[in-house]
Amino acid sequence: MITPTQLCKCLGDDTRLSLICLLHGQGEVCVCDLVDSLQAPQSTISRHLAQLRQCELVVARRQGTWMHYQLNPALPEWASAVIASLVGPAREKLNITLPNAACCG
Amino acid sequence: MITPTQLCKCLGDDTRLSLICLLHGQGEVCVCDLVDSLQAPQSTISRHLAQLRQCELVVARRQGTWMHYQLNPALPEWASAVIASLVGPAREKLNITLPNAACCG
DNA sequence: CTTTAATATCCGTATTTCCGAATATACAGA
DNA sequence: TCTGTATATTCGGAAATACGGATATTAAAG
Repeated sequence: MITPTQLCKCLGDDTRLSLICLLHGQGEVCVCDLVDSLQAPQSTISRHLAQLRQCELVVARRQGTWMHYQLNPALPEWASAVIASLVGPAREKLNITLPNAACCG
Repeated sequence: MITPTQLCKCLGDDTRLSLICLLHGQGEVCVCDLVDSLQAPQSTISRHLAQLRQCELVVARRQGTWMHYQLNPALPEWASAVIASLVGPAREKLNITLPNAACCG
């Protein structure tokens, strides 16, 4: 179970916070769309996604070669509350535009 | 003005999160009580307090040789909300016991 | 079984962060 | 002005983190 300090550490990085913003309220999103949205090297995105998985902030589902990520729906309440409070201002600050399912149906 | 990423970075450290927990809902607390509560070297506490001040998460007031810290009462709403969501579980996890004004009236 | 596409992991390097002893500063009282 | 107390800052080194190119893995398609 994630601790408050761990949660903050996870969210205390522009790339990871951006990923959380992209996933929040979105159901599943494909990795290619995340890479596309953030314009960062694929290995960077993948590494940060792995970290978010490790903390159980997100869960992944494989569909063929694609991976679909979403926020872990079983997050503790306090963690969901933290994320919910952050997403608005973070989207503004980090200039997050939601992906429109470019690569996979 | 603090950004979401900066806030999370600030809170993503056991010492700093503990300090925030000690201050939350407490009005002013003297540095000596904070050092006492956390049983860490004074320079460590002071350094982290400086960082929290720099991000404007806390404000300080000098009274003679003593410094009194409190949460910045003018935090943006989203930041207050994040902190409010964290304090409960953080207190539990970090075993924070509130100081009872040991050193200064 | 080979190729191709999507994603993950590895690895060396660069950067950041944390630590605590030592030192500096600010103030009150004698 | 000198002394002691409270707090802040400095500094060098250790540890953690981030980066991205190269490579590995997984799976679908031919």
